[in-house]
Amino acid sequence: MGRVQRFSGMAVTVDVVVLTIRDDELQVLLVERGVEPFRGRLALPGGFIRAEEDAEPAARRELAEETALGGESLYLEQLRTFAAPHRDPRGRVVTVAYLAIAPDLPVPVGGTDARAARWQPVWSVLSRDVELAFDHAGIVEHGVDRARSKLEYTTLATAFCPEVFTMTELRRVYEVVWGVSIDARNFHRKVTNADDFLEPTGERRVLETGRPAALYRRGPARTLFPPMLRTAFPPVLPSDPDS
Amino acid sequence: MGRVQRFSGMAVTVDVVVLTIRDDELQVLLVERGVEPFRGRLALPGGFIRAEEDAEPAARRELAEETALGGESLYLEQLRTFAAPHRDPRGRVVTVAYLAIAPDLPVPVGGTDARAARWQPVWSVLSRDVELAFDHAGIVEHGVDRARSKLEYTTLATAFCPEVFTMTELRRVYEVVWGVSIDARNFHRKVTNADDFLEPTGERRVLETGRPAALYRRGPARTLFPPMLRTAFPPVLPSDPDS
DNA sequence: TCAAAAGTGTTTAACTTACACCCATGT
DNA sequence: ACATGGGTGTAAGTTAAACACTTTTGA
Repeated sequence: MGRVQRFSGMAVTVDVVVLTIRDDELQVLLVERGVEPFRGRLALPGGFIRAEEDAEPAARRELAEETALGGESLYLEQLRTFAAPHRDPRGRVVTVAYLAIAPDLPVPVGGTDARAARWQPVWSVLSRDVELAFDHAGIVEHGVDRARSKLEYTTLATAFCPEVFTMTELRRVYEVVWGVSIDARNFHRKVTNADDFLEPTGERRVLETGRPAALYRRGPARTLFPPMLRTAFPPVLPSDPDS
Repeated sequence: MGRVQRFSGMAVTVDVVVLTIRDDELQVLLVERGVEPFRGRLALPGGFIRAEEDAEPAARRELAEETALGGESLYLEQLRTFAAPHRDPRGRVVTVAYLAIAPDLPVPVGGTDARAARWQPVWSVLSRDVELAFDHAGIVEHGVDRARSKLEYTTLATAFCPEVFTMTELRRVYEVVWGVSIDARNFHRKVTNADDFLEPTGERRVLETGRPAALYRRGPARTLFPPMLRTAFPPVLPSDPDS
């Protein structure tokens, strides 16, 4: 019984689509490549899986190394594997893509590694205004699609929020990720009625103006029932400053 | 710039969870392993991805080779990648798992290959009454979960049906996969109201008894709106013959 | 004429939507 | 006082569940 590698030795990497909401926009975390191929081009954080390492720990390790983003609190799920034969010019590289969701961070994430990590609005990637290395633009598309559809049936939206958050912050997640406008009053009722979605902390947050907002924490539920269907909300049209 | 393989040469395989409904049970297609390790044990159909081959074509090829199941009509989607370091005793093998859905076939599928392919009720695998090779039991669990949840929001149910089918056949898919009982009359209205889910063929099928049933074909819709929520249906309790 | 399966209509309850209205804070 | 955002109440419209009832076949 010989070693397995003689059948089909391939390099296996992980790549992570980290999404967050910054400046009322859905943004993705990218790193500038320091080596060929695609040196200087933006790419998803990621790298090779080690010999004794499972894929998810590899994704967390690469994220921590390249972007100083981490902790068990970071939401991470497997997205899809990309295995097209020539997706990497160096040879046969199969990548296991992950989706991570992070709250808006107080400071811009900086890599401990030499490479600079930066947030980029997803529209600039999806429109191909910003060209990514390899097939990473397609991977970002998959990640955004996944996040958009998971908001409907799961409690994923809370992963975009810090540990405690207001109803409005949660609502903005849906509005920004879907590009829709949602009635704040009905939204409030809907999510407070959904079992175990949110836990009231009892605290309130006082803003510059207006009534203080109650603060909530994620509840134990992972699925959202009843679901929040996208189809129920009107899309926000891009505003025309000349009209 | 050296060859990529020196970073992390791993074997990459595909494994396919093929589900169908036979004898009013959800069943999975398994093959008996002809070689070590796990010789004689049941396993998912699958095998190594070739050097110039993408993952999905590899899944279709292995399925055709081992189970004589194929055609572009077969529903196939990527499920998840399993990459635990010691999931295969031969060494480092990463597998990309696929989910396929097949209609109940007129004849039992036989492999053109020497290995015998057979259908096995999924409960026997999920309960571990039947022990599979490698981590394949866990992969089957993932496949069944995926199929169950996709019935809710997509038109996947039609993939379990032949090209033309009756309303009752479609309803049985939901009942068997979810283990619930569904009111035939409300189901009929619900699916006929959903846009592009079904196309009436105009034909009718006469059974042994009862009114002839209208025949339908899959419509172009891939998502189901409004969704068919599992929570709306009462579970079927296992019947007790002594009561 | 009966049994069995297909399909329609109707009642009632639940939920959603839109929006009037009240609340609590800073200025 | 008033502007601003937070939150509740409610009426109208929509959808879905339960089930009575009709249709169409074979025996």
